[in-house]
Amino acid sequence: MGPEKNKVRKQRRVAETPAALTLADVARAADVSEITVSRILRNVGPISETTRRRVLDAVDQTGYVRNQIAGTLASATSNLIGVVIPSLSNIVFADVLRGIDAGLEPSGFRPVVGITDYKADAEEKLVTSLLAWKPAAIIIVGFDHTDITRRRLKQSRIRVVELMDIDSEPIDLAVGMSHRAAGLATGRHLIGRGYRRFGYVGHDWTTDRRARLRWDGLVQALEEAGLELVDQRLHGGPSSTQAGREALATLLQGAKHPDVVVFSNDDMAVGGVFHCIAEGIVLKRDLALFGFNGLDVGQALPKPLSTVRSNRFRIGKIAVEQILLRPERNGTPETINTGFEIVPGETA
Amino acid sequence: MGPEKNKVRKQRRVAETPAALTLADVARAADVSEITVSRILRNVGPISETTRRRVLDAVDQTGYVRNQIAGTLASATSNLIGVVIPSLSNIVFADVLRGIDAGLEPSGFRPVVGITDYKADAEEKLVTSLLAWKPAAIIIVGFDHTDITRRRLKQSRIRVVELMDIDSEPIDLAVGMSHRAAGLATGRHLIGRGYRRFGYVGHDWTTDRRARLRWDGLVQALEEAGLELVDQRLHGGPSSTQAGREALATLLQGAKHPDVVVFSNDDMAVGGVFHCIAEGIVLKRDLALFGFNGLDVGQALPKPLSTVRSNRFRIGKIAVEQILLRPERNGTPETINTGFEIVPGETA
DNA sequence: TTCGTGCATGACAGCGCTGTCATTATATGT
DNA sequence: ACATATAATGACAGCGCTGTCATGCACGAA
Repeated sequence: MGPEKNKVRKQRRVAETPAALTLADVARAADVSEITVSRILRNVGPISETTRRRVLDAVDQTGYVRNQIAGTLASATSNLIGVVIPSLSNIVFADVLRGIDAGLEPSGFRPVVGITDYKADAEEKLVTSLLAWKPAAIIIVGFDHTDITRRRLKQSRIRVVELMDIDSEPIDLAVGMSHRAAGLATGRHLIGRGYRRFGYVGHDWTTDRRARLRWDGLVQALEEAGLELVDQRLHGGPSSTQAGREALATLLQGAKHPDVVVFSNDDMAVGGVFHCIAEGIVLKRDLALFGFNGLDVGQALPKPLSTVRSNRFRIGKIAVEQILLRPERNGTPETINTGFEIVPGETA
Repeated sequence: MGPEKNKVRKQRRVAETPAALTLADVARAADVSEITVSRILRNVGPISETTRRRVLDAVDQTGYVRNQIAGTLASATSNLIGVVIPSLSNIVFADVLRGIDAGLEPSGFRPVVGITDYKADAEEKLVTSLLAWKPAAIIIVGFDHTDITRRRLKQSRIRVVELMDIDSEPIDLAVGMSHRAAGLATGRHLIGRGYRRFGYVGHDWTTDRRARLRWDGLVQALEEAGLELVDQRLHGGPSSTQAGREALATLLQGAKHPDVVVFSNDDMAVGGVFHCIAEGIVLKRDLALFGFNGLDVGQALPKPLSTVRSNRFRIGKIAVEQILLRPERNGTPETINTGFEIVPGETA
């Protein structure tokens, strides 16, 4: 007969529809205790092959689906990862999210995402609401948090990974590249290729601190060579192909005649390329263009865009791998540099 | 003195670090019962203004963060939404996810996402693992599910929204557009503009059923006019700008000389535009190109791409709004058509 | 005064699972 | 044969919250 459960369910709160399946139902069906089913589903403890099979059959037949909510509460260890990104309009963050998902894939962890739209107060609310799900870790883009956000993250005692950027001190772990160094490398590379009259076309710095850091690096490289930007245009909104196109057009209307224009990123630079094509400006001969990110679209252009490859996918993946490797926070903040590469291309 | 709690914590399982804050801690600090704090944080029931303020102060001072896991378990109503998409490499799905997030924004719900990589078995595992979080609803792209996936979703009794496509019978709710109709409209539009020699450049149909549906519609339009495709090329992998560029190149090497080429989507079409620019083929005069999706990059091209606008963002947003509007599944499957618009552009 | 009536608050049990500590059967060494 | 280790299973309480029902109290009508 087996161990008959006499722990009868104490009358349901509501007279529900078919009453969701629980571990107890499976246990009854397989004639074992709940805990045995639980252990089998989690692959812990010693279980005989016969009961394992019997229980798994029962699971299949009943169509039982684990309740991670209850499991997480009982074990105080969650399989959720909070992910905070500024936007999804920019493929860059979609790439990061891809990397995160790819890294998570074999682990059974799931990302819970939130989008801040580049707003610090939205980020603050988001972080709070994500922490309420007791995630195993929080992955967040950048270092630009409000004090409250930073305090909450610090106090949470879970792992916190700040992505993309490594030019500041992280709360726990930073994974990314130095944007200042990328700007510097860009400048030196282009100076080495003989360019002297540098123009710059960018987008809103207040929301994209990393673009600003690259600009800093670029300007520093120019200074090293006794040069300075001959002209620049800053588009007030987020980066886009259209904005890049228009901004280059106005830049070229000026009297400064740059021989190379560095863009805040590839989206903007591709717009610049389109402008040149439309105006019959021959790239590299008449004007050189340089981007940042190494997006596919830039590499598929008639002439592949000269740019810097930022390894977004890898950044997301490594962030996750680090979390899985060391699920506990470890006192001292750490930084992982995923580097970047100059992509010579044919536009500069 | 207030109601002293004598329900002393029954010795913690482990001698933990600072012991996470609970409702009880806040309750003690504010000298009220746990349930009162709970009610205040959830904005339910009548609460006097004085206690509300006192409790909220206590929350601030202690830095208490709600435990949604426990709350969800106790109330059996979750604030999570499962989201299943095939890919994030394609901006199209990022747009959908943006729409979902935007629709969720005011509600406190959070999306838990999973990426299938266009694999049905990955989708099956994902759906199971998402259901384990007892989400309020599942949003999933397309109708191509395994039988098991479909059964699980049906049995879950939560709301299930299938996105993008409305050319099949949904499990619960479908939000999207008819891709067959879009193909048909494309064909009729181009025939109306005088084109007769149609070429087609596409990508892998086995993973993208919607592209196939558009092709069907296009061919049907041609049949109506007594025409047929003069030539086509199918790239074996996922759509990409590079693939579109290469596929158009080989198509044009053939002897069929189309006067218009319809692409499976904008990514592919943009590649086609790049090929034409590189080869000095004047768009529309020498060859017309037509895409699908209405991506920004296509509209920023030297000549804006002729295409069809699919309202991805809106699809995601409406899906969420429907869920919030009617959180309970309602027997009969339903379909919401978000439509599409021909974007004339300058390439066809 | 007495009795509703509505507001504000609290006690209590239980959501479905898992950590911990038994308990029982089976194998091993001497 | 006996003690001892090991494998397999189970009982029980509790994770932190919320639904339900009860209670205390002020206030106006009768």
